[in-house]
Amino acid sequence: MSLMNDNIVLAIVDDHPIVIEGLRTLLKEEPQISIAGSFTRGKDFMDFLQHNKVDLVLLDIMLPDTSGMDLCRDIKKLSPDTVVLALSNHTERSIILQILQNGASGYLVKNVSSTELLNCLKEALKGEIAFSKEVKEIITRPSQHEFKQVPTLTKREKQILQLVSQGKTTPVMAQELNVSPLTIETHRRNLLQKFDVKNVAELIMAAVQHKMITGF
Amino acid sequence: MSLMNDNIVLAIVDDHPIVIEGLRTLLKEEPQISIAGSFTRGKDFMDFLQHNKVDLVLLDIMLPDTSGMDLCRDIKKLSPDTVVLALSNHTERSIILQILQNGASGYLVKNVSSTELLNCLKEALKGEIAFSKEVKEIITRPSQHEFKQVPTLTKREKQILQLVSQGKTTPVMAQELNVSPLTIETHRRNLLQKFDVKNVAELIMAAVQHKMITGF
DNA sequence: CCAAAAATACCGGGAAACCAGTAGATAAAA
DNA sequence: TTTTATCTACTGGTTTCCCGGTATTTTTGG
Repeated sequence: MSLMNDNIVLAIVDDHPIVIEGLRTLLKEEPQISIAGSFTRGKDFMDFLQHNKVDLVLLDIMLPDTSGMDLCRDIKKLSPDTVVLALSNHTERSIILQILQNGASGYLVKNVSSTELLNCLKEALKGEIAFSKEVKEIITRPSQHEFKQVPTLTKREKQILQLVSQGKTTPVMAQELNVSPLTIETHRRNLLQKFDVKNVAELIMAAVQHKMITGF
Repeated sequence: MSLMNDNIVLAIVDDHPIVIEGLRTLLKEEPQISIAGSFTRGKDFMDFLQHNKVDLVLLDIMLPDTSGMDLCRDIKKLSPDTVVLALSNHTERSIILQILQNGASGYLVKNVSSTELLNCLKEALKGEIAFSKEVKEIITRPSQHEFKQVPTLTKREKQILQLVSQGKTTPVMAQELNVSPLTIETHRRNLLQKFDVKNVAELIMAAVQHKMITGF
């Protein structure tokens, strides 16, 4: 886990060049941290990670290409010892828990102060879970409907969900995806089951609430 | 307007220290630009502006204390010659137009590259309207659902919509409201018609997008 | 008061969604 | 390699949704 290493290799994945620049500047002050690279696309980082050792990643969970959630999982799969710190502006409890579920070691909202950022980095490297102040409050204040955790969907299911939200009917989807309508029906059934709902109306609502469909 | 001035006084208003740091670093390279200050709260900047001349403000329109919209208007009222460049992650057309309405000279999404940022700064100082690449596309391509205005629903229809979003079926709603299921069907039909959609999935999505059902 | 809007209700019919159970093929993980 | 997860596909059936009309009663607003 490179706990006691005095030299920590860090990477930044964020599609905002300004944020990257800011992080670089702030972290440059810390001699024990060396920045291996910064990436605006998830795929680029994964390529990098294939050939390089990275101790800690600052990961924006809202990226253009991949979902940050999936990327986080991919990172931990490829390199389990790499500590992932999620960086985002979202303050929904479900999102925070979801990213933790996917292997992140902490969650920072982007309005952290520089000192807060460094503290969290240190905590995360010690193996602890690190939250910025605001996030801690969100975590400790649970809300009603968040008891049932966010269901994990397969690739195909996500795809079907998206199409359903676009008003596509089963036969239409079957044609588009070149599979039997009966197959689509099965996926639909599984979606309803996983979300614990009875029909599309509830399904869409649940998906929207968990931000699993964008809407735009 | 300080068009031809070789020394441009710039200020940054953003509640993300990281972003501020990034902007500072990027702009430090430009000798003709001097950064008068950076502020995480709108009020602080207004106090500063009272006693100092500022040529250009980079303004995050999502601030904790004031709405960026209001702040922009306040800035232009107090110091009409100060050029305001909005900085945000929102990509909704309506938001962009709104901030321009309030006196901003341009709009940048935060994922601008450093060169793009500098170009926009220069354009804005020349008195032009400056947009980052992504924003230009949004402006020129008005999106579908913004054409058709938000449908006006009757009391009953709102009620039905709410119930539908809760997964209630026609017979269930009929019982709850003590009317014939056929009546409910008619209301449903009218809802689909008003929203110009084919089925519940689309209906819910449209309603969510127009914020006509809360979700929570 | 009277016209417009809204809420109510009906018919018939076709399409789609939902339910319960089963199961082969393949791909990924242990 | 064996297990597990995922994607695929089927049978057979019930329920609900969606579409095309039409039409009466209340409510509401000018």
